[in-house]
Amino acid sequence: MTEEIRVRYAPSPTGHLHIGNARTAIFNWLFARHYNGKFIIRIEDTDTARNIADGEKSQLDNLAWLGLDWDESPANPGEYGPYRQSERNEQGIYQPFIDELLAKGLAYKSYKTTETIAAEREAQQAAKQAPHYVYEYEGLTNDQREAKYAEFEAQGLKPVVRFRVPEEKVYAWDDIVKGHIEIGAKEVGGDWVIQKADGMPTYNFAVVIDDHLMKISHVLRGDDHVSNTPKQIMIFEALGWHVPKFGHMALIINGETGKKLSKRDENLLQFVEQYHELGYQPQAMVNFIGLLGWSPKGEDEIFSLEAFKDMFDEKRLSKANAKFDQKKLEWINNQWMRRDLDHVMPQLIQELVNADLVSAADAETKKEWLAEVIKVAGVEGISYTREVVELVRQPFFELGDMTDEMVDYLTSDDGRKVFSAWESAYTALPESATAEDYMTTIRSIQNTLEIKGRNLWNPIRIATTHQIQGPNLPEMLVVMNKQTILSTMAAVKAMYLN
RNA sequence: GGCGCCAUGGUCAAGUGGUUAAGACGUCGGCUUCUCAGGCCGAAAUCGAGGGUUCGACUCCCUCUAGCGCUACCA
Repeated sequence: MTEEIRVRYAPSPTGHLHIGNARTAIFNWLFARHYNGKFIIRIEDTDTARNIADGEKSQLDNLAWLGLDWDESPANPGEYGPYRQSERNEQGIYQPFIDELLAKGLAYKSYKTTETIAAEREAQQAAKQAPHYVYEYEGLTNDQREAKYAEFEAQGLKPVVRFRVPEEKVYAWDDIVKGHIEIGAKEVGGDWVIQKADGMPTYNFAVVIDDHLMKISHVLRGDDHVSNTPKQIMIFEALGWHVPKFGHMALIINGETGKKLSKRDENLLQFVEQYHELGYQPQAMVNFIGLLGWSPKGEDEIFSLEAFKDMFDEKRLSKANAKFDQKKLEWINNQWMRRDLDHVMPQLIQELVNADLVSAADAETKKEWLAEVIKVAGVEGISYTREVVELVRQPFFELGDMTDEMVDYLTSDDGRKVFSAWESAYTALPESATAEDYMTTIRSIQNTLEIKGRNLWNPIRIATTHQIQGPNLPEMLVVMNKQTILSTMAAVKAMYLN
C-alpha cells in the first residue's frame, strides 16, 4: 500500500513572510504537487507572547501572491482540524498524549524554577560540561514522586512537563536531502519540556502530535531543525507512532554576514512583502527562490512555478547553504518584466501615479502614450517597477537643471550653429514626424554644418531635454509634446544664447 | 565547549573515476560610431589543505581546517 503524500508548511505568526520561510513553503508545495500529494498549512502559534496581530494573514496573503495554493488551512479546514495550534490546545488535543506519557512514566512534572535551572547550567559551564537538564527525582519511586508533586503544588508552584529522555539511545533517520544522520539522545540536553507552565505544548511536542494526527508523510524543513529531529522522533516512538520522512534543506544565508537570514538583519530586504512593494513580480520571486539550493538539469534559468513543479526532484536539493544574491534576483525580475511587458505595464503606470507624476485620470486616458514613454525611456534596463519613476521623471515630466557642461556645449560656436539650424528645422516639422524624420533632419544638419558626434547631438539633446545623456533622441522627440519642447527651446535660447 | 551539517570561481551552481571543469548573475574588456540603457562578442577556477585508494581523482576513504546550524517553559 502506498502512503498518501501529505506535506505541510507550518509558520508561526511572529512576523511577515520572509525569504527563508517562503522557500520552505515553495519546496513543500513543489513536493506535494509534483507527487500529487496534499499541501497543508498549519499555524504554530503556541508562543502567545510573540504572535503578532497580522502575522498569519500576512503569511497567507504573501504565499497566495507567490502563486501557491493549499488543500487545508485554518480558512479551509480538512478533516484534521483545527489548523491552529492554539485552537488545538483549547480543544484539548494535546493533553491526552501528555497524560499518556505521564501515566507511562515517560514524562514527569517538573517544578524547578528557572533560576535553579540557570544556576545549574552555569555550574555546568564552569565545569566545562555541556549544559543539560538534571533529573530531580532520581531514585524515587512513583509514589515518592507523586508526594513531591503534592508538596510543590501546596507551595503554589506551577509545573512544566518534561519528557524523560532515554539517554543511551541513538536516533537515526535517512534524511531526504542529507542522507543518513544519527544523533545520540544524550546530545539533546537532557529532559526537555513538552508542556509549558501555561499549559501550551512546546513546539517540538506539538509538531509531533499534529504531524501524526494530520497524517503528514514528509517533513521538509530548514537545516536548523536537524537537531530537533531526535526530540521529535522520541515522541513518535514513545507514542508508538510511525515516523514521517524528514528532509532538511540547506539554509539561505545573508551574503554579508554569512549567517542564516534573520528577521533582525536590517541591511537586507528579506521579506516577500518588501519585494512586492518595490514591484517585483511574484513569478520572479518564485523563480529566484526555486533556484536557491536547487538546480534544474539543463541550462535554462527562467522557470515558472508550474515548470518547477514538473521538473521537481528532491535529489537535486543542494546540501550546502546558499547566499542570497540580490543582483541575481534583480536580473530574474527584469527577465520576467520583459517577458510580459504588456501585463506589467499597468503596474508601471501605477507607479507613476503613486509618485504623483501623473494623475489617476491621465493614467487611464493617456495609457497608450504613457506606455510609449516608458518603453522609450528604457524600461528594459530596470530591475523592478518602482524604478520606472526615476527612469521617466526627466525629461518627460520634469526638466533637470542645466549644468556647466551642458551650457558649454550649447554656447560653443558649433553649439550655436547647431541650435539655430535645429530650431528652424524642428519648427518646420509636423507634429506627426517620426523618429526617422528626426533622424533625417539631424543628419542633414550634420551634412550642412559639417558638425558631427557630440558637438552635433548634445546641443540638440540639451536644448530639448536639459539632458546630456539619455535614450535615443529621435524616439524621445516622437513621444514628447511639441509645444513643450518648443517652449523649452525658447527658454534655453533666451537664457543662454542671446 | 559539545553535537550535527557542509565545502567546485565574488555569487548561484552542473558535474557522480579519464571532460578543454557546463550554464547563469556580477565584474572587466571590445563592438553596436550622440550618450545612457539594451543587444552582441570575449576574458577570468591549478575544484579548502594534507594524506591515502587507483594506471588515473573535483569525483571514493581518512585527518585537518573553514563556514553554518543547534545547544530555551522560541518556533
